[in-house]
Amino acid sequence: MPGRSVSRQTLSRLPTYLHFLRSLEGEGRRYVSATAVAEALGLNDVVVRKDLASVSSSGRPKVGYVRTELIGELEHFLGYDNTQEAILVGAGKLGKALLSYDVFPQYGLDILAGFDTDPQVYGTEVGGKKILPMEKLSNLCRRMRVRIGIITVPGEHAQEVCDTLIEGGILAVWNFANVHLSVPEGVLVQNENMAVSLAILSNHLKERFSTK
Amino acid sequence: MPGRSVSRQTLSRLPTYLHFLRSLEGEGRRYVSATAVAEALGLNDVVVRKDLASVSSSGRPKVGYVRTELIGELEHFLGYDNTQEAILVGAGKLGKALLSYDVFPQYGLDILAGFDTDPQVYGTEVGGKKILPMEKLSNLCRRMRVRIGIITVPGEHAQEVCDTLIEGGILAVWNFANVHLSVPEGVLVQNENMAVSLAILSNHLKERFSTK
DNA sequence: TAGATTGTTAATCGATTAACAATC
DNA sequence: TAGATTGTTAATCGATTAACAATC
Repeated sequence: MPGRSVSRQTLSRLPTYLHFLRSLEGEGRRYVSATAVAEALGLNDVVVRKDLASVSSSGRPKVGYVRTELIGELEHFLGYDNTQEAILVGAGKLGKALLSYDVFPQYGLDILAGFDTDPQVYGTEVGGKKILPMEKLSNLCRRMRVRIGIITVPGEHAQEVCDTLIEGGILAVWNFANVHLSVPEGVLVQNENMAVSLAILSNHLKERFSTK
Repeated sequence: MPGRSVSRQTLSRLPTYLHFLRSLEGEGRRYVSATAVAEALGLNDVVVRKDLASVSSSGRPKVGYVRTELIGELEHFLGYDNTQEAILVGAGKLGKALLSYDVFPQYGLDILAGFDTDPQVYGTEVGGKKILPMEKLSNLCRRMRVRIGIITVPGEHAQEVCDTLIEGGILAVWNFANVHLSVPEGVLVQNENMAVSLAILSNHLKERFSTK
């Protein structure tokens, strides 16, 4: 049954499965089992089996899944065949890097334009995308029915930018600023918080050295 | 008791608390309660109280925590006062953006140098950091006792780079490539996987539109 | 003292893992 | 048929939430 709900944990493993299945290209094997995927990725096989079952029902006992078919089902589930438009706010270094990150289209993401407050950068292009003044944001969002907003401004302006995005009808925010954003019910904030990753890395090292 | 173990979930919330506490600067209030923090960040207050208790024991009933004291304890726990050296491999767009990301020092991370396979970029500087040939990696790691390796190479080379890093004595890998990395026991891989974030964003939009 | 807040102990919830039946 | 694999049902584990006692 399509549209069924999938846990965040499962969701975060799916792209990894997809990538692994694609990497098997050229090995000439038609079938692949959940067990094999689990083994390769260092995961429990029941987890993988459950995850795959939530995306596909083409698995057959003793055989496994037809590799290409499963790839298709994962791509479809992840929306790679249904491109979503996005806009990006904050054309600093990180923003520019994301604007010219050429693999997003493969993941079903199309950044239409960048926005900034610095008149110096208005009209310039980064990665083939125009940088526009903030004033044009709301209008463009509504006209193009953009659903995803990417925030790459300094932390102190992130909430303000977020509010503007939501005013423009944005329903999902990809937040690269290291701040908590308050949003109305129904809007998703996905934080790409480097401070969090650093905390986990640093804690690992601390533990490593305190225990041995 | 210092050095006690903290869950990954708790760990990921700590930087957010710290950031919020700092943002209270200038409000002139000496004390802050877990309840207030929870309210501001949209979290359950018991979660916050437990998290803070794992980092500090200076909380006092009826009063809460001395704001500046708690900030200090969080900074210390997160290792912001104990800089870790790191090296980065892959001086593409993302790699360069990270090399010149000037807030890392505040988070206790110091990127010593970048590495790449392209002779064109050897010797150039990005964000004040030299780009060196891969051959020099192992040696530099060992000599400087570098513990953190940052991978910003294309997926197909990530595992290979990871192996080289580990050979150089790296204990924690910050992986920006969208691939699974196999590492020996005791080495941590922290994935900054954009494909995962995109999957979560896209799924949210899908659910939004199927339910209403 | 009364009330706010901390911190702890027990209950709930959700995800992972284990055991097992179904099937090609 | 036997064995590998799927998918389901039950058990375990860990994190969150709820209830409550301690305290300033």
